[in-house]
Amino acid sequence: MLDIQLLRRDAAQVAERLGARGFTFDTTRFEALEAERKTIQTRTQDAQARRNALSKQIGMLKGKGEDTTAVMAEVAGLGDELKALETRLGALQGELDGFLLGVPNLPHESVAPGKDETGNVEVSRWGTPRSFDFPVRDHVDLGEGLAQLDFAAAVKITGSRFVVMKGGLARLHRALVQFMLDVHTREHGYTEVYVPYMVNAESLRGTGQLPKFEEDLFRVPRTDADRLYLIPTAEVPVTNLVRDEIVPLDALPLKFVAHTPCFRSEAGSYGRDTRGMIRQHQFDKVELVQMVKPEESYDALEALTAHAETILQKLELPYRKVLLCTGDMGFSSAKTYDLEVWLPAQNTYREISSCSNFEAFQARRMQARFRNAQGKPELLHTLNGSGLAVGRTLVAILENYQNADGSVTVPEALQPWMAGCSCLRRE
RNA sequence: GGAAGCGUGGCCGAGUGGUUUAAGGCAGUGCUCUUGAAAAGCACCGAGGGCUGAUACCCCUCCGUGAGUUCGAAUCUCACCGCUUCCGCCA
Repeated sequence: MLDIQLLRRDAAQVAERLGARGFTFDTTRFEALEAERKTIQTRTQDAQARRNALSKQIGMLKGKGEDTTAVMAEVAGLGDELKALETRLGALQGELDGFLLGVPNLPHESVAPGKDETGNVEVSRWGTPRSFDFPVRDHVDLGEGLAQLDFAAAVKITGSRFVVMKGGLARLHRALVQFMLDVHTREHGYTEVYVPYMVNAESLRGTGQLPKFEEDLFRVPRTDADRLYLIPTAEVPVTNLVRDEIVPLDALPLKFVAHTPCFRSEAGSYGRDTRGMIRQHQFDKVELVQMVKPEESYDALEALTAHAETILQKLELPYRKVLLCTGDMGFSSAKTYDLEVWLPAQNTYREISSCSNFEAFQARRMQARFRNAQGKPELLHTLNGSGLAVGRTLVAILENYQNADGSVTVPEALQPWMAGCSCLRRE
């Protein structure tokens, strides 16, 4: 959510900056709502003050045993008026809230303007894509060739966009999780957390998935009133740890890492990446989350992105780092770097991590604050990034480490978690 | 799933319809005293919003959440949520 003070001061400038990310901010509607809110709120509060004063007077008179009929008559007409005003104010504030919850974050000044992913800017490349002296296979052929990846089984037991892994490949998947968690906790100072895989609507509103993107989520119906949702990313439960909290200054920065499955409906991506593990309804991810002081959040974004890069470097997977342009960023983000790993079979780089600074956008929705040096509550800045998407990392390893005979070499960095297995072969 | 009880500020805890502007204590902050510390004393000490040039004053809202009764609700009514204890079931 944007700072309403900023909108009141200069809605036109905000509208212009939002225009850069392809969002049309309805200045007229906002200003009309605000003007009415101001009038009604003033009138409501005046009426409340009058009622409070008169009621207090009745109490005092009764205490002294005096007659109250005159004051009672005066306050009599106030009840209906007040009720009408309060109802109207509530409706207006609800409307204004709904309006503001649908407005995306402002892009940071360092973000290049652009319409879509073609406007993104490559920042750096690491590693050199390997050249193969045999025909390159994709991860589906490799995994099925090893008899360790089974899409047909997943279709049978669940449906499309799920997968079953077996044997060494399943173990490699688990090894990746352990490896990533160990690197981030031991070398990067993150605290490991285990969190629920289902969350309530308030948590999703806090990080920005609701109310706008409900169709991307899997809903778990209970009663109508309190439905739960499967998490689309650990960002949701982990960031919401600080919702409605005031964190002491000396506890900052907070750095959490969590491994969870993620569930996405992929509505609107029919036909995209239908083959293989690239786009699944269920995938595992190791997520990095930070809550920091505002003045430190852009340094924190660089550091967090570097933490994710470390994983790719240790696995010796070639990748590039891309700064998303204004038109390609997520709803809540002020600045986002994507890390894209090299996939030989697709002969291209594919997203494997997305690292974002949300500034105070999520914190304002969550009322997530810290006590500043002056002792006053102040909104935190929140960040997160994948460190990394486990399924896609597995894909990258299969394709980059494949051998001519269809076997796959296990990257050296993972071998401590592989119980002596250094190569995946058909058993 | 059944039964009973309980949700008040960072924490403990008083308050069962009106001088409550939520008592008192603990913790915290500042000051006095002191060579220093401790102790003692004094003062300050919740959050959100409105208004405003203002982090000043003033006003509104908040006692788990939401509705209701009333001129007036922490207090009464209803629903929901959560916690505790007992029983049942269970990894």
